[in-house]
Amino acid sequence: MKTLPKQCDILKIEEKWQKEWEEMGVYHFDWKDKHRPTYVVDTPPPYPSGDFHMGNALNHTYFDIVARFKRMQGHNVLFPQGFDCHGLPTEVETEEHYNIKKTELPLEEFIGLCNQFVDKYITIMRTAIKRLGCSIDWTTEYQTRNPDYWRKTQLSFILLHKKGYIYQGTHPINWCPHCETAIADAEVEHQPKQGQLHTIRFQLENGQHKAIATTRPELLSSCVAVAVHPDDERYQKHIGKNIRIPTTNRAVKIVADELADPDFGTGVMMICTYGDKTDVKAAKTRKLPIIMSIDEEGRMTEKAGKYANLAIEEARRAIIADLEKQGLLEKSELIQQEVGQCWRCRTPIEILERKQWFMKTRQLTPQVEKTANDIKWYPDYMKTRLIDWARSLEWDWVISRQRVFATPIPIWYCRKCNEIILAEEGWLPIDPRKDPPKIKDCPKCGHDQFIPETDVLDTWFDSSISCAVHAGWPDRKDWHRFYPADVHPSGTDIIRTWAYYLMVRHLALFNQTPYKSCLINGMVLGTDGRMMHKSLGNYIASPEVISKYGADAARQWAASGGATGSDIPFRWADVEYGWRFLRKLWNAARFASQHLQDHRPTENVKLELLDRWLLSKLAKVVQKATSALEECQFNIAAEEIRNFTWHTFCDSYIEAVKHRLYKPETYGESKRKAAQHTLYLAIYRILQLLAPIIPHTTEEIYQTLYAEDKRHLSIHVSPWPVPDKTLMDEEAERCGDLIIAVIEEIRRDKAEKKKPLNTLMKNVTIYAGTAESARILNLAQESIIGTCKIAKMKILAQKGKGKEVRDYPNVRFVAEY
RNA sequence: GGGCCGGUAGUCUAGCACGGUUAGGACAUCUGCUUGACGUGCAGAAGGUCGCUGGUUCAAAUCCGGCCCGGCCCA
Repeated sequence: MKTLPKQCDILKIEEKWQKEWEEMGVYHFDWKDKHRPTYVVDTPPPYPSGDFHMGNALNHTYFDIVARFKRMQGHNVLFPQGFDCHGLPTEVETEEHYNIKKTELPLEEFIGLCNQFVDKYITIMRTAIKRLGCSIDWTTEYQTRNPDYWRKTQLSFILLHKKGYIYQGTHPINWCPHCETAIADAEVEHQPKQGQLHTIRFQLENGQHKAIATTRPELLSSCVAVAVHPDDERYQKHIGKNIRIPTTNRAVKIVADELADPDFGTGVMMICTYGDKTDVKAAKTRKLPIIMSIDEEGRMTEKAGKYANLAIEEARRAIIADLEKQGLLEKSELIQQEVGQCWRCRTPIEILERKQWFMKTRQLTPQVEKTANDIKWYPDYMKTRLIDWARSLEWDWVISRQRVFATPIPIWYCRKCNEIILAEEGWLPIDPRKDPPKIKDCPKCGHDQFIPETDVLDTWFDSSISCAVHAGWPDRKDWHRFYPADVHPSGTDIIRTWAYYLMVRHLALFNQTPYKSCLINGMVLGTDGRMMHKSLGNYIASPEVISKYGADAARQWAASGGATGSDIPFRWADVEYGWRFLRKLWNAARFASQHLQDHRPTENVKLELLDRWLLSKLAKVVQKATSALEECQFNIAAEEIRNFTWHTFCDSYIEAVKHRLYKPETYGESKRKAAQHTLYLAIYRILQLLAPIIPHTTEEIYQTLYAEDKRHLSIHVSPWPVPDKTLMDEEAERCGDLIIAVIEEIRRDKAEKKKPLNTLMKNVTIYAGTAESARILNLAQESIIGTCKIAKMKILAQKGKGKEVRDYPNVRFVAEY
C-alpha cells in the first residue's frame, strides 16, 4: 500500500480524474449488456446560455449522485447529456449583438450567426458540467439543432399528426409583440404593475351616459359587448339594451355576466376581443364577433379607425386625449394590476386570433393525472404541481412559433387548393423553408407549386421527446429496453413545462409514461435569501465556486444544503465546511496509510471491543445511507456519513487506537493487527459511501490505497456495500459507548483543568456504579489508559464521588495529576 | 382569489408521515488546550415562548381547527 502525501491539491486531483475517467471509459453505457439491470437518467439538456449557475450545479449533482449510486449497485447506467439549442434567447442575442433583425438576413446566414453563439456556449457549459464531475457518458451527447435530432423531432410531429393529435386552428393565443411570436401559457409571467384605470362615458339608447372603467381604452374599437353583474341592482333595467361605444360610435349589447365585479370600477365591464383571458371566455360562450384592433407588431389595425398604425401605448394616450376633449373621460386613477408578460423580454403580451399549430394536450389530462399518481415522486407532494397544472389548462398547447432558429414544421401547402402536404418519414430531416416537398403534384388537385410552412416548432417540442431519444428511438430496435427512463429530474420551475410536455408527448406517441420517477430540485437562493438571479445582483456561477474549493466541496453543499425539493440557499459556509471535510478525510486516510504499510488483508484477526463497536456502527451507517439514497434524501445520507466519519471514526475511534498502533511492544502485536484490520475496512467503506457525493477525493484515496488489492477499475464501479449483519453487534455498541464516554469525559476533565491532552495522569479511580459497568470498563482498561495517558488506574464497582460521566449518571471518576 | 411549500437560537437547517430522549447539526460569537493524521484540530460556553392561538391527549415542534407572515406557481 502506498501512503498518501501530506499535501493534497484538491483542484488538481479533480481535474486529473475527470480526464482519466473519460480515458478509462468508466461511465460508458454498455448497450449490449443484457445481464445487468439498466438504469436510465433522463438528463435535462440545458439551454446553452453560457452560464452554468449554482441551480444547474444543484440539479446535476442530485442526479449524478443517483447515477453513481445505481452504478455501484450494479446497474448498467445510461447517463446521457444533450443541449437544448434552439430558441428565442439566442435569436435575441444575435439580433442585439449584430444590431439586425432576423428578417433582414437570408435565413441560413442568420441561423449561422445563432449557431456561432451556441457553439461558444456549449463549449463553456460542457466544460462546466465536466468540471462538476458528472458521470456522464459523453459518447451519447446530442444537440437539438443537429439534423439527426431534427429528424426525430419532425418524425414525432408527423406521427402525432397522423394520430390526430396535431391540428391547425385559429385560436386566441398569447402573443409577444416584441418577439413577434406566439408563446405558450407556460411562458407568460404575471407581474404586478401600476396602471391607470380610466372611467369613460358610454352613451345609452336614451341619450343618457353610463360610465365604464377600463385600463385599456385602446381596445374600445374591439369592444363587442358590455357586461354587468346579474345581481347588480344599479344596472338591472339596462340589461339587454344597446350602448354606444365612444370613438367608434358602434353599438353593442349590455349583457349580464358574473364575470363583472360590482365592486371594481363602476361595476360595468367591457368585453373586448381580446384584452385578457376573461374576454376570451366571454367571447367564446356568447359567440361574440372578433374584432382585432392590434396586429402582430403591436400596432393598431385599421379596425381602430383614425388610430390605425399607432403603437399600443401611443394609441392609448391619443384616445384618452380625444375622450377628454369630448368630455367623455370622467377620471383616471392609478391602480395596481396584474399584467401578463413575455418571460423573455417582459413585454406585456397581447391575445391575438391567429392561425397556429396546436397539439391536443387537454384531452390527455386524465391520463396525465393517472400516470402522475402511478409514478414515484421525490418528494411525493410535488406530484400535485403537475396534476394541478394539467387540470388548470384552458387551451391546447400552441406548438408553432414565428421564429427562425428552431426545428421547421415539415409541412407545405398547395398553392392552388391549399391542401396540407405532410412530409413523409423518408424525407426527414427537411426544411420546407429551403426545400420543396418530394412530390411532383398536389395529391388533391394536381397542381405543382407549393407554399412552405415558415412557422417553426416551440423548443419544448424538441426537448420533450428526450426519454425516447435517450433510449435510441426510433433507430434502435430494442429501444424499449431503455424506456421509460428510471428517473426524470426537474426543477420546481419547469414541472409545468418540461415534465408536463414530456408526459403528454410520450403518452400521445407511445401510450406509456416517459419516466418511472421524478426527482425534484428546488430553486437556489442567493446569500440574501432571494432567488438567485443575475438581475438581483446575488448571482454566483459554479466555476467561481469550483475554482476556489473544487467540485467535491460544491457537491457537498448541493447534497446537504436542504431537503430534496426545497429551495436551497447558496452558502459559502457550506462549501467551506465541505472543503474542510475533504481535508479531514484525506488526513484520516493518510494516518491509516502510514500505519498500514505492513498490513495484509486477512480474515484471521481477533477484534477488540472498540473495533467491533466501530464496525457495528459502520454497518448501521451503511444501512441508513443506503435507504436515504434510495429515497433521494441526499442531505440525510450526507449528514449520516460525514458525521460518522468525522466524529465517530476520527475523533473517537482513531484516538482510541493510536496507542495500539504506536506501541505494539506494550500492547501486543495482535491488538495492532486488529486496529489495522478495522482501519482498513472502515476507510474503504467510508470511501464507498462517499463516492457518489465526492467522487474525486474518494477516487484518489481509493486508487492510492486500495486499487492494488481490490482490483476495481475505479471506486465508482466497486460494488455498493451491503449492510453487514454479522458486524452488527448491539452488545459491542453498548459497551463501546460507555468506554468512549469515559474517555471523552477524562479528556474533558483535562480541558477544564486547562491541561494539555497528553498530560500524564498519575492516578485515576473510576467508580463504575454497578458491577456490569465495572466489567465493561475492565475489558477496556488498556484503551482508557492508553488513550488518556494514565499511569495508574483503578476501576471499582461501587458508587463513588468525582466527576460524572455524561449520559452515565452512575459512573464517576476521580483524577490526580 | 386559488393551489402548493415554509415559519425551529444572530444566520441557515434537521426532526414532523408512526406524538413521549436534555429539540440534533453547520456557520458566526466567546473560552481553553494543541495530544506523534489534520494548511489546523480538539474540548467547552453562551444563545430557543419550535410564527400566534384554540383543541385532542397523561403527554404536542410533531395530530386537528382558526389566524398571521414569507416564498413559489397560477387565476
